[in-house]
Amino acid sequence: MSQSKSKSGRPPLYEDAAGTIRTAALELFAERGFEATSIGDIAKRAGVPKANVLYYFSNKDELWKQAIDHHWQEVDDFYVARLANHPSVDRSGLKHLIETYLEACCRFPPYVQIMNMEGHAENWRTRWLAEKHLRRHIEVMRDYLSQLTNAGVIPDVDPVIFQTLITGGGQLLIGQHQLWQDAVEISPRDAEFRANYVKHMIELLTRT
Amino acid sequence: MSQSKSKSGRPPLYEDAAGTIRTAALELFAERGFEATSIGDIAKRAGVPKANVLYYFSNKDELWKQAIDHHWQEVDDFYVARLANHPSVDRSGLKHLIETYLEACCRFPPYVQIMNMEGHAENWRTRWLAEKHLRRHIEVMRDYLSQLTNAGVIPDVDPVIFQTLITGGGQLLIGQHQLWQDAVEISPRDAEFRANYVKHMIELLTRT
DNA sequence: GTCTATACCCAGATAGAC
DNA sequence: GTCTATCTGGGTATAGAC
Repeated sequence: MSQSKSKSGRPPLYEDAAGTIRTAALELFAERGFEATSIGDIAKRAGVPKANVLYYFSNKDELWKQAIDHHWQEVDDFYVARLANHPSVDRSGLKHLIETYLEACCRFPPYVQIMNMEGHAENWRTRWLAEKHLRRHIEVMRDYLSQLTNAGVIPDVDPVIFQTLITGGGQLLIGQHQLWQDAVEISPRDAEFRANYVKHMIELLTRT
Repeated sequence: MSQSKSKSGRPPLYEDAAGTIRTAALELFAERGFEATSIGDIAKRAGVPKANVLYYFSNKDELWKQAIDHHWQEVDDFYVARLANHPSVDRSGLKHLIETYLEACCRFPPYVQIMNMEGHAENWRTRWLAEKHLRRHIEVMRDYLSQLTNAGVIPDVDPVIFQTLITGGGQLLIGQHQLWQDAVEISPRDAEFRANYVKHMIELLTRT
């Protein structure tokens, strides 16, 4: 897995070659999609020869999975840590949840982009993503929204509706930011736009 | 463009070969993305030899554009016709708008899938889609939402917020239906689910 | 209009020198 | 661990027979 402890006396030529390759791969997979990204492109962006990519990762599928795993772990760390900081079941907790989700989408664009690109097709990547990562994320948010409903903070409707509103808006803004910017010149990734978005969203969801 | 009037005496072997190819291309572009779809795959699905695809469409880029153009025209016909049937500026008009949008996403999955796959990248397809088609769609809905705001049907917040909620939810449900189904076994394309979704959405947006 | 054959390029993956 | 060269398959696009 790691090349940091070389068995020979020579030090490695690259600092964390596997990590550099994995990062380059993630960016390209997210920008262009799995099929449109070649191992050669990844090697070029990482600054290593093509063969080294397949030295560290046995094949392209494996590289995809490891790149996703690592990135989802980063999202988890951010998301869970932020939510744990503010677990109150009230209006400010909801605000915090929405802000945190949007912030996560913004900080980790591949999180959204990959789901957008893979989410509608029936293939091994979609199945793998759903079972290994998405299910957990959905359940965490759903449980919290149920608590909010029980506490009377939000109306008593199926939590999946709320979830769709919260995640759908964020994913649209981030996942299609280029399209919307080209079309009507709004900047969904802009912090001011986002703050305004959250403010109005809370007002809509918590009015009684 | 059309091969129906052959200059030779022989009748054409295929009924509307260009249309069949265009339809096959649209489906595959929407399912797999532009790069992952080969001309050979398109030819196979359309049931014609590979070379015929490039006889009717000068190259792959051109085929993509014509497939998108034709499909967006179909969406337009459905969407505009439905909205024109019920132009009232009140709560029932809003319900009709949301229902119509969701119904359109459901009937024309490529509409959503293509935007999801192309929406975040900076390339000729995204620019072309934004300028030629999306801008118009956004403006139509935005104008109507402004009217609803002026009439006091919905709260006075930036129309783009509402638009994001309405289109974001629909696009998430349709664009990532496979992922969500694999993860938590919901069926966003199911009519019952959709009716429930619209009902709660209206309640949330129009409460005062 | 239809179709086979093919030119030409680039992909993923491997072999083996260093 | 690193890297060049290469194998093999599949891609877009074209030529030209029918």
